[in-house]
Amino acid sequence: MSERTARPAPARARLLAAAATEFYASGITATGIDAVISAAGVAKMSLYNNFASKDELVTAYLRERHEEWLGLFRARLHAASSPRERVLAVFDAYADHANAEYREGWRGCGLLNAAAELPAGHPGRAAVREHKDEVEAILAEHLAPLTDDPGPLAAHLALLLEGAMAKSGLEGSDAWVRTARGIAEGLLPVPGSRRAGGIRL
Amino acid sequence: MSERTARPAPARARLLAAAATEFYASGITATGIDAVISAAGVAKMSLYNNFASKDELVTAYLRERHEEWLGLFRARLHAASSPRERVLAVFDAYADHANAEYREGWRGCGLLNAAAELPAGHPGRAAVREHKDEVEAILAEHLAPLTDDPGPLAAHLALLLEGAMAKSGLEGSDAWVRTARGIAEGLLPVPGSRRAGGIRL
DNA sequence: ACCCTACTAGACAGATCAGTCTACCCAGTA
DNA sequence: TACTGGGTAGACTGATCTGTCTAGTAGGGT
Repeated sequence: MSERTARPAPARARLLAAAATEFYASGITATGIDAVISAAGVAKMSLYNNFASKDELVTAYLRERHEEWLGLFRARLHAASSPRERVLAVFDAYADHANAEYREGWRGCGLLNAAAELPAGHPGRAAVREHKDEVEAILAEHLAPLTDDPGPLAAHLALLLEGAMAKSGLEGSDAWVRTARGIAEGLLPVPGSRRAGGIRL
Repeated sequence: MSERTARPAPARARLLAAAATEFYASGITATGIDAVISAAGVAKMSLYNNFASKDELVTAYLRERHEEWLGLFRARLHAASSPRERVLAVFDAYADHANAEYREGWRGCGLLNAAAELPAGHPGRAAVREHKDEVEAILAEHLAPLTDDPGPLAAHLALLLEGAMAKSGLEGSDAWVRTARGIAEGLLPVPGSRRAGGIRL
């Protein structure tokens, strides 16, 4: 009955892989459907059998970028052994992201780039906002054991993080991510001291 | 002789104004030449008499965004009366920017958005990088009277600033810019104390 | 043997893209 | 008056865009 087998249909997977490469390297609007299907080595009808429109492919692309980052983060989280390291794992996941291989080099956070070119009401912008909210929630969660009031520090770290992604994307290197990580390290309360963090606001 | 008169040719100015509105609201790639000329109320040939190509219009658009921000900043700088206020004037200029009127609302820094959709080697990306470098230099310059080593603090503030622009653009409000300004205020050395700044790294 | 599903190649439609060209208009000025 | 320069409207080219359609193929399950 093909009950719960439903082979993942290689065409869909290849399309998503090609979309990841092409959309990221050239921008979503500037990348035509033909570029995606030819990079995927797939017929045009295979795209429209798997996705209702280019827009739906874009949505799937955005969802996949979120999952991809979560994967990087979980790996870093697994290797972390203290609350402090768990907070910094967020920065490390983004650094891993920046150091991955891209056809035209590192160009910043794919989700941020997508939001920047998507028109005002596009649902993709909401998806990107949700991703960023989740990252900030993760920061606050792992900050909780370190301070009574994680909110403001989480906001501070989130700003450093987004700033680092924007600037590192412009320059094509992970340098700003490492700088931000260093600053974040200095902002975190040291485990020994009891007073909740040395930072005001 | 029209020596140094050379009327600014209303068509060019209207094209730049229309480009500012349209490119910002819908993205550069997604905005066709026809949308720009019809918003400008100008004939297509007037565009190509003033600019060699769409790409050249884009370049002029980016240059204008830089000048526009400099104008906002200079106004804030003029009103500032202490080194501390001069540093914060950078944040205020960005807040003014976020609170201006836009056809589809605030969507973040126009230069950052442009860079995000421009392909890897495009000269516009370099122009955006130069703008950001200049902002960081301005931060360092006005930080100099406050600390012996402005570099690291300027980097910290620059990260907060870019993060605030990215996040506020996603959410369509100036809230994150105000948050970043508040954090920055807490990071600045207080004028009275002699030791250069209470922040490490 | 049969069918079903996923996939293929490629023609096609209709819109829109950047950019060119022609022909005309009108205000200022020599 | 006649010239000139910045401007106009709109037809046009050729490329490219998203999306549709048809006809056919290859492989697994029954």
